[in-house]
Amino acid sequence: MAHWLFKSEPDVFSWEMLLAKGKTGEEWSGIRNYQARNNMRAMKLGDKGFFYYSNQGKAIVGIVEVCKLAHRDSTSHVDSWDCVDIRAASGLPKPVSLETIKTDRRLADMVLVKNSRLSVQPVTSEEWEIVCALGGVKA
DNA sequence: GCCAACGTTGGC
DNA sequence: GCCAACGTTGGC
Repeated sequence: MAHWLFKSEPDVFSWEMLLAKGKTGEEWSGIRNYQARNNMRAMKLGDKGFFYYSNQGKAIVGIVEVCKLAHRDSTSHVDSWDCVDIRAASGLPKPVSLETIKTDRRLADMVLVKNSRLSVQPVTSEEWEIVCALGGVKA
């Protein structure tokens, strides 16, 4: 199973809002970046991802699950933009801050550190396990 | 609020 | 196809 990271600004779309969407989840629309889109196209049902707060919060606060494969982004007027749907899987007992990630040498190669602007990122299984451990959940 | 990093656009 | 100009993102 592949692992991912989804960024969201908490005042735009928060973890609580995703939780409120329940099992149906949320269409992760509005992504207008080819790399991010290609990452979503590569996702499989059941793939897990981190839910990261950018700008405000700057921490991984939860774990999400891909619940619908990539499809046409309903908010796009052109057919070049696709997105998946995601739903909340579990919250992190201990949110893992960007500061923590940056100071952990094992996480120095995370895309979040190397290319912080990419809004949908791949996460290696090693990174996944380390962050899960830091966050107080089983990988 | 600033600015570095990155992606996109458009003129040539 | 190159690259300067511009816009956006996101950490600080």
